Amino acid sequence: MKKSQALSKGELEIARALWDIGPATVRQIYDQTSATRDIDFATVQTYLRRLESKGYASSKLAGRLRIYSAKTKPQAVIRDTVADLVQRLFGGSAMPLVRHLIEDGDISRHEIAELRKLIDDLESSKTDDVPGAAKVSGGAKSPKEPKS
Amino acid sequence: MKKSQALSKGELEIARALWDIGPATVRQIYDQTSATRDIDFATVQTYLRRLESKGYASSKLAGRLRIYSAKTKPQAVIRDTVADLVQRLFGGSAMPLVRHLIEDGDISRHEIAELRKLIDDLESSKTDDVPGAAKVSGGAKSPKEPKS
DNA sequence: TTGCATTGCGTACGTTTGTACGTATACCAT
DNA sequence: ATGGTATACGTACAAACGTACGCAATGCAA
Repeated sequence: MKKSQALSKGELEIARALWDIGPATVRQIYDQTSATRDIDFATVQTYLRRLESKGYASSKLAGRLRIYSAKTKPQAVIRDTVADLVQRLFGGSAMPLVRHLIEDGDISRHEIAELRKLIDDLESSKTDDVPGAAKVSGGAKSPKEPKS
Repeated sequence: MKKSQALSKGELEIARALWDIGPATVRQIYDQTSATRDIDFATVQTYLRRLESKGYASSKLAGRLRIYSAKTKPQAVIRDTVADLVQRLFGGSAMPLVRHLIEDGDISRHEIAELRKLIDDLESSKTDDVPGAAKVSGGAKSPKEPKS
């Protein structure tokens, strides 16, 4: 199995834009990205090309415009990226990162509620690990289910 | 103020080892790190040198051995590193990352309790944001600048 | 004392990353 | 038709990265 090449920080940024707006031209990605940070059109083009050559995007010409589409789901890339970070920074435990995020004061009051619910679901899924009974609440979270 | 150079993934790994075991020789860092992943002694040496040249570590000779010490606190580096990731991957919101971590099933049952407590503290600190009453639980979080 | 192992230190080298230029071409408004 | 504008595409290039070699000096065991 080939170890799919990891995305660089810059590539991640462009990938995110691509996930956000779906299949898009270079200009669309450029507009989206340049709103946040200073970047050249040609640079975006290069990133998209590299994204494609690494297998994270595909493209086709529509007339004279090239349309890029994401080929991987954000979840997968995010998972790998975060896992790598967690590995290097915390030896593989996710908890220290969670702790950091919560303690670092970036969670709004409103989000606390969601967080609490998330934890409730998590707890019940850990407690009730008898398969068969699917919960209706929101997203059914299967821990290791080979999807796609 | 100079924008301190960011650490690469490899450098982060070595920095972590240095934080873990405190002032240490190359070999100590090497032993610690090579237990987890394949790496050459000389590579560790190079990383430590680079860490020092970037200002994240200092060193002195003790006899014929060079002792490296971390010069920055892990919190600061972690904060910057994670902030950068969150920026690129989620446009700056921490919540999606927290959500990911929780939903990705890397939190043990035991950690759930801690998490809940963390949230409780967070909530009370948000609700009661009138200064003056210091909480005993660990650490006043300094709120960051209100980014957009 | 003679090696052998260990470490410091300088140096190297192929890749990847970040950033962009230049040119040919296709499109649009005049 | 003509010129300006946008885009594709090939190419570039310095810096950072990951990884390590080689030599000199020092310490240790036989």
